[in-house]
Amino acid sequence: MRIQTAGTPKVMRNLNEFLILDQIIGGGPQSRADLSRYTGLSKPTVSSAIAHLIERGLVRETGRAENTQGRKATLVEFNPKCFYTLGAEVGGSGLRIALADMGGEICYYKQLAMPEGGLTETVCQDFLVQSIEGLLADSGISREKLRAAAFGIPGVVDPADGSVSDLVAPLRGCEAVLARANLARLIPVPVVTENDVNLAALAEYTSSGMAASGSLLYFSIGAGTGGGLIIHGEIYRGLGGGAGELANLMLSAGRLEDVLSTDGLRQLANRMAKEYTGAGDTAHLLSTPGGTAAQIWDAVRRGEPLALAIIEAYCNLLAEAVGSICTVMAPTTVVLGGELGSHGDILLERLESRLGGLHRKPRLAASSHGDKDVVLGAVQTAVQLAFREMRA
Amino acid sequence: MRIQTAGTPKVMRNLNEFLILDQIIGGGPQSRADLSRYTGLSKPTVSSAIAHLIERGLVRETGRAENTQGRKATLVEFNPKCFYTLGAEVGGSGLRIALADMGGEICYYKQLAMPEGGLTETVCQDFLVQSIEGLLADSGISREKLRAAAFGIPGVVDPADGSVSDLVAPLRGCEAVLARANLARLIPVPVVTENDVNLAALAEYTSSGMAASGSLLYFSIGAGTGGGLIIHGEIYRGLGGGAGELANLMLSAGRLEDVLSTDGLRQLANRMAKEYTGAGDTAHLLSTPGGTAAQIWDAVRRGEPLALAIIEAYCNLLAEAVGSICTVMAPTTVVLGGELGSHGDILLERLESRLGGLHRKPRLAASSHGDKDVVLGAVQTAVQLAFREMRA
DNA sequence: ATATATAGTTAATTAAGTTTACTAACTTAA
DNA sequence: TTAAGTTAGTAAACTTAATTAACTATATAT
Repeated sequence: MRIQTAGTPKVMRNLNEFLILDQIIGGGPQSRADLSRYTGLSKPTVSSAIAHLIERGLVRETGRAENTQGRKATLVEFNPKCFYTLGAEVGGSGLRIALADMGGEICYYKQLAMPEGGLTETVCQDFLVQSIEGLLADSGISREKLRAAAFGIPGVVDPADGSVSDLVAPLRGCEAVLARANLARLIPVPVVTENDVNLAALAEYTSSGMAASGSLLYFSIGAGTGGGLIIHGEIYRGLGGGAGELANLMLSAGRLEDVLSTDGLRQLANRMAKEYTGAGDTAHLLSTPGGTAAQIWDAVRRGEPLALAIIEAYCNLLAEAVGSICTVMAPTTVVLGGELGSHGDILLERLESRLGGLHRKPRLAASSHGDKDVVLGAVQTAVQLAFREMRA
Repeated sequence: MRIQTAGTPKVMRNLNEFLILDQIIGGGPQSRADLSRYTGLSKPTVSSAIAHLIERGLVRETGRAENTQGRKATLVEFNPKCFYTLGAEVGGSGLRIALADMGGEICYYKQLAMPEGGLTETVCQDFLVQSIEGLLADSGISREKLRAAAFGIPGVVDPADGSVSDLVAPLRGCEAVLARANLARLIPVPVVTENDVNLAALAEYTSSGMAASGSLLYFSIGAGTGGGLIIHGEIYRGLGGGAGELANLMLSAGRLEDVLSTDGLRQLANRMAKEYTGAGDTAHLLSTPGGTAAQIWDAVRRGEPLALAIIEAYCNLLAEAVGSICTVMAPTTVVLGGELGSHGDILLERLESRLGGLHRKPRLAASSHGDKDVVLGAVQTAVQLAFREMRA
């Protein structure tokens, strides 16, 4: 148990209140007597703390226990609706925003396309503000009840000051709008900005329910590639936010992002289709450079030989990448996200079998929340922030 | 400020005492008035805490300040000799043990060759016990003053229970002896066991004085290769202790350990010497398989062309390895250790120039403590452990 | 009905903080 | 030399929030 602040009686009282609150949140509805046993605090102290927590609205009585003997206990439970938080994903093509309660449950959610045409600073800012205002109005949640916000940003975020750089192309120029300082001015509650893939990784880490000693790599592959790392239970960013920026990793077939992105898959498909001498209708797999790689996955599910061969080749490359990363990092879990995450049914077992040679084989999984990963991570971060503000 | 335990008055008092102690350790000799200002605690509270710390022997008065005005302050300072700790490196060929004070300063140090012949369990255990007994006797430090011990082990250590596996060849069979539970029975103080390279990484991390947000990779290359990672200020072990086990990383020229170990360097030298058509006395570089690679470094320092060419080729491989690792991990600092660390004068600038293409270029350094890295890391870990025990 | 067990409150005590006011000791300058 | 001003450290009174012990309230079992 470390401390940074001086321990005054008031601080101690606050500490004990949150010790009790944590126990209630973690252990569900409990009686005062239970809480006294679990925390080691005396019954009067627990009662007094509960009274204050009820007064603050964080906790409420919720019926009685069915004991075998003795007086029935009054149970108290966490009131997740005491406050709300905002979690958002500012994507290159779309905005997702969610209002969640303090239990992390999303109460109101909206997905919006970004404004067409040139995304200037003012357009971007106005769009953000109006979207958030709109969601708040729809939900009927009062401003005072909103306590924190977190934004997932497709770019590099400086953890020190929340400033933003290296945004994806469609958002370029909006760095100043998405900086933490600016967002906090607009909303105005405590705000964090964080790289989108890092938030996705956090969401998967939490929902996996793994121990704090475990680590997780979120490997996002779509139009581009990215990685998010959770180590010691928190986001590991690395020098200049570069941890998990896997795009530049060299594989035997070339640069990771060139080889494994949807564009890389398309090129691989084109090459293999040209070499393919067997019969059958394979022309539709030769998608044009501007097209998508979606047909390949459909073809695999239909069992077409060429598509299967392409995917086998692709998985060789994917396994090489994951293998290298695991040799360096040894994550407990690797989660596939982005475009790829949605094809876990095809990829996971192929990848699994190819990683047999690895000394420490991680648990493999596909993203369990799909394209909502980032928003969920943002919500979770916002909830954490709101709690931290209350504790302080 | 988090808390796991209930906040009783006694706990609060202890917390405040250690808050003050930390400030004294971090800030050097200070007056009670200074401490009151820095910690935010009132002067009477500080005075009372200091009285208790002096009574416990952790702190002592140390003269008076030279103020410009007013009454001269009595300074108090940390007394590092209040307790002692043991740090050890159990190597394949030798044992290093150190007795250090609570300031981490090594007071007594001994380096011993492991017993010749078959290293059975009993031989290993007796040797350990006698070595430690001997050092304690030499130092004249009483058993009661010894408060913790840490052992660096060349193998995989399970952080959960401190058990040991995959020991290097010479120590194989001594797993049970080096397990934490057994060592704690022998000494008997709180004991930690930890992988040796991880401890070396910790030693470098601490002595570099970097911020907690920084991360460090200790890249040890000798007869074998190993890596230690410090992330969020603590050792990151990864799944099954596999983080930083770089040996199996595939480079363009083959498996990392095969290519970069002293043996790999020797093979590279042999290959290049055979191809070498130039004149000059190069025969001595063709060392026999049982020899060492040491001649190459000497030859480089003498400026011999073949040796220089070999090192250039070797650095290409080294840069490929470090580059891959940095792309995944983005450590703030990379430290070269083991055999290689001692040739930083030759390697560092060559490596530096080859990493120019890297997006996030880490600080490069050679091990600053050489072959004492592990013992220093062990001492530091033991000191931390001793403090943790006192706080609890 | 009575005994026993459990939940939660009240009252007295204790620990450790704070503030306020003091004494002690030192420097500067009339 | 003496008075004024400044800083260090202590003493006393007060405040907060913990504890224990005793009590009340409410349940089940015999």
